[in-house]
Amino acid sequence: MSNKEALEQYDHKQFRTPDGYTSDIAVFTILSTKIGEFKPPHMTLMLMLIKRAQLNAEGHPNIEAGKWALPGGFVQPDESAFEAAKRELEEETSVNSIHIKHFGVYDKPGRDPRGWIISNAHYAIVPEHELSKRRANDDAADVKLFSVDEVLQLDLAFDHREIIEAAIAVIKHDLLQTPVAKSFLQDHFTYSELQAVLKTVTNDPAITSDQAFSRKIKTLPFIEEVSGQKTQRTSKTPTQLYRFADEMNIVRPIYTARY
Amino acid sequence: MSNKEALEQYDHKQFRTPDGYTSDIAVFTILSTKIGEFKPPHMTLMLMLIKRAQLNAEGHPNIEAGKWALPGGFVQPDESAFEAAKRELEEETSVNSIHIKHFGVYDKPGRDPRGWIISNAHYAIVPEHELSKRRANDDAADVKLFSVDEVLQLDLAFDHREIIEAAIAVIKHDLLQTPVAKSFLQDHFTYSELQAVLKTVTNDPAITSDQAFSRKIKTLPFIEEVSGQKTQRTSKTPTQLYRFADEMNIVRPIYTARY
DNA sequence: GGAATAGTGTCTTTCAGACACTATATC
DNA sequence: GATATAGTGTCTGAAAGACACTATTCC
Repeated sequence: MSNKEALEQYDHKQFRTPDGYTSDIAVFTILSTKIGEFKPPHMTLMLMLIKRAQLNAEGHPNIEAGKWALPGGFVQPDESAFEAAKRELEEETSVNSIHIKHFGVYDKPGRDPRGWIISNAHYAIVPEHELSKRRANDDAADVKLFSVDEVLQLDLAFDHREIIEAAIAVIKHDLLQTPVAKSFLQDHFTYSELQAVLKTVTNDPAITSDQAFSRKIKTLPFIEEVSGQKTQRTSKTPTQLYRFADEMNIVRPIYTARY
Repeated sequence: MSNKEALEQYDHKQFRTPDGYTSDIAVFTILSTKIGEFKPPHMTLMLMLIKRAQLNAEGHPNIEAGKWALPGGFVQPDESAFEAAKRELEEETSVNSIHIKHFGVYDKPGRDPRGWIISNAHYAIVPEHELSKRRANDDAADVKLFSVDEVLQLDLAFDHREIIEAAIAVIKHDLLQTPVAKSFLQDHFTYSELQAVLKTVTNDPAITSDQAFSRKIKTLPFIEEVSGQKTQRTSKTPTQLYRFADEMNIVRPIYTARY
């Protein structure tokens, strides 16, 4: 076949090729501060960062040492960046099969002093309790959670400030425009738990008002009541539990919405 | 400084590096079929593809020759993929400064027989009249527009079927969820022209009904009347012209929308 | 009974959706 | 007057927003 011929002629040294391809992950979690018994939780959206070690795995001085950075690493030739993100996240936190999504590519010349290195950026959502097993790996001196408000005041490695700003914008958007909030919650949740998640990214009165939101949640087509199931974990009054419906195709064109 | 030391020790041959980094562009345009005088246009969403030549620029047999593919090419080390997309689009169609947006990365092992080649995919919107100057370049035997319905029946190169499917899904989504429709229209447009654009991707009665849509357009916060400006290009009756407002921050959370 | 969360009753206002109708031009 | 697109008048029903109120439980 002619593709074979073409391949024999092909010499990819005719182009300068990248010096590396990395997969970086903005790992978000929500820290649920228990205010007390019979109270709805207060939630804070957190981002997990690693502190780059002084020496790398080979014992040589590390690049951008001492700065905070997104976890990540080089993509192997036999995997996609998405698979690499999954793999690295599991190495880092022992969590698998959670929500991971690509949100951008960072490839500006000079973004990495080591050369022409392309970063494929993802965000991931990990339930709080799963993050307990997190650990520093070879390149990392420390692993820590920062609230999305304080994270931008840190000394950040490479162009990670830009990447993190984008990640925060994307997760804020997705939390309100898609049902990802699901990934931060248990299977069954009360209106006030969902509300607490949304309150980390909006102060829309239609969401922050208890009465309005507890009414509205009943009519949302992608959320269903768990019939007869109640809990007392957020109040003395037994409270109705809800779950996200399986299929959900929610597109209200901006041209038909109410304003 | 310690970064300098670290760099001297750094040897990026310790990782296998990609064999190439390409920027591919799904160029969309809308073909406006003039039905007749004093009639609103009928529009079709089209995608521009190139037919890969039998021989490449060096006169060697070309890879995936004869198949249809997205235009694109290798990213240079001194530019970002976004800049490469802009550059290539200008080389190809002599158009610049239009709507270009990244929508995905394609890096599955084996997607390109030439090796480990990462494709950074963009979509672009080019007004119909600007595409007149399009031309086949070195690697291309032909350049053609296909409707988004027929395009998937072609014999497509590499994994471009998958990329094109994603591009179509993204532009359909963006047309309804963002004000990109702007990019397909003149500065001033009638309700029926905007409607024609939206009808290429939806058959929502709230949009396809003339009465409903001509009423609704007046209330949209991101569209404003051009006061006193009328045109007769779509009907004998002089018709009100509209424009997209400058700033537009349209986020109706799915949790507050009507269903 | 007090306190706290979870809801409901009900009124008003707004708007989507439907249908009939009018308005403006060309031929 | 016929025709075609653009647009309004007006009714209905559904839901958003606001406010007062009730319900359930623990202490």
